[in-house]
Amino acid sequence: MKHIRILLVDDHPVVRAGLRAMLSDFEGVSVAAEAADGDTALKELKRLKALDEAVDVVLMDLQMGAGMDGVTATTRIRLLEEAPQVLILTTYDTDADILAAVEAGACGYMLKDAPPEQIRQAVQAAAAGQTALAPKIAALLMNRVANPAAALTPREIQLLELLATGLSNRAIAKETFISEATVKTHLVHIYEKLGVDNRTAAISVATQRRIIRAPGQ
Amino acid sequence: MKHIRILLVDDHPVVRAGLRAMLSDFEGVSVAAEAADGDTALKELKRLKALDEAVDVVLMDLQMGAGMDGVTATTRIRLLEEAPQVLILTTYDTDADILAAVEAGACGYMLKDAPPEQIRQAVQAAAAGQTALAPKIAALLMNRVANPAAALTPREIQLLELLATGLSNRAIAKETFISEATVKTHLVHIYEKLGVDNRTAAISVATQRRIIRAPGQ
DNA sequence: GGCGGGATCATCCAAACGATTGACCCGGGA
DNA sequence: TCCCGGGTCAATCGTTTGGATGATCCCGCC
Repeated sequence: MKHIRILLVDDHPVVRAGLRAMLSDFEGVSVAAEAADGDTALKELKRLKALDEAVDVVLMDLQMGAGMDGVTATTRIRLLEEAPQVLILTTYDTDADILAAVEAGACGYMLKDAPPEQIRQAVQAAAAGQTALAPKIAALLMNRVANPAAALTPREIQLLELLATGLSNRAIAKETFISEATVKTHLVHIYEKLGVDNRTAAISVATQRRIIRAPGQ
Repeated sequence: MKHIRILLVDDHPVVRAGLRAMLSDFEGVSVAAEAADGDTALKELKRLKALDEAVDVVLMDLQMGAGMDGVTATTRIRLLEEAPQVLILTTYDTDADILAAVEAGACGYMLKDAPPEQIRQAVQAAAAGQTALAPKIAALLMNRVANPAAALTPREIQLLELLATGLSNRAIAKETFISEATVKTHLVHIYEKLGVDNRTAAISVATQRRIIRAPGQ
């Protein structure tokens, strides 16, 4: 079996050290380089390629403190010539994260609480160009496909975002140039789709499902 | 200098491996054991003590997937005979987390994105019984002392957190075993301190100022 | 051409919320 | 000792929100 060369991308030194230690225990795998953010990751990929030591798999965290975020980085990486596979390894298991990652061209999605053995398998699957999903993630995707009712319209998402900033119905109405009555109608639909019955709960669920960004972020 | 014995508590195998690798590079420090949750941590502490290999410092994550959470675990640990120092090492840097950890008896609070050297220093400070705060955290606390007007009480932060989960006043009252009237009183104070006039705005501002974590996170 | 879904608006009513005022208890510091 | 701040509770009142119902318009699709 071909030797697998890996690039680690995570903003936490601790996590990088952990992955390096973990991966070094596996046969046929080596960590070629590390990066703390997306920009550095791209530079490293180019540098290694120039040295004829191209990377096979990128292990990517989605949540990056500063610099380019994981989804953007994944997109950019997959646009490269002879792009390496990108395997997402993150803490969060929300729908929006996963969908965004898949859209960006990731070939797998694992959670950081996975046991080493699962991570090893995922890396090897990724290197072979196969998809690698954590069991939790697979279940979540199934559930989503089975229940598309929860899809909010763009307009509803827009109002939800304004809602999360703390605006009243009246203020939202002014902001969007519609009547307060219409705002209420939209809110009712939003509540139904999210399975809640008030605005704060809507914000909580929507944030959790990554339908909107966290308030004030 | 005395040799420092450490217990790692984190639900992510990756993070534990990282800390182990990182700490093994330091002189005078060794990882005595690991635990994935609070229960296991307590058992390990007792086991090691029985072997006369008592732990000096517990490195504790606050966010534990299952089992006893970090704050509870910290409380329990600090209640032990000849309790080890507890150093919090987590991803979150919000007031609520920090206050809870300090109340629980933690002697320090570090963030996972800290460079290895900082973690080393923190561990040694902790072992010496000194407090160890990440620069970010220290800044946050300074800001808090400098501007006490905006300082919410622990109780207020607690209600704010419940608020952010989408609970009604009545539900919050039940949850905290106080009357709805008192909940309202607290909310009025919270609104004054945050400079807002409704609950969603309070959540937005509180999230922005890192007084609470983003809803549903 | 009809049908459905999204967006718009309106009215009515009950419940929840926010503002105000006033009060009590307790613990710690001046 | 007294005072103050935090936490607790209550009553009132106006405003906001949420639920229910119904209606119009427009666009894409069968």
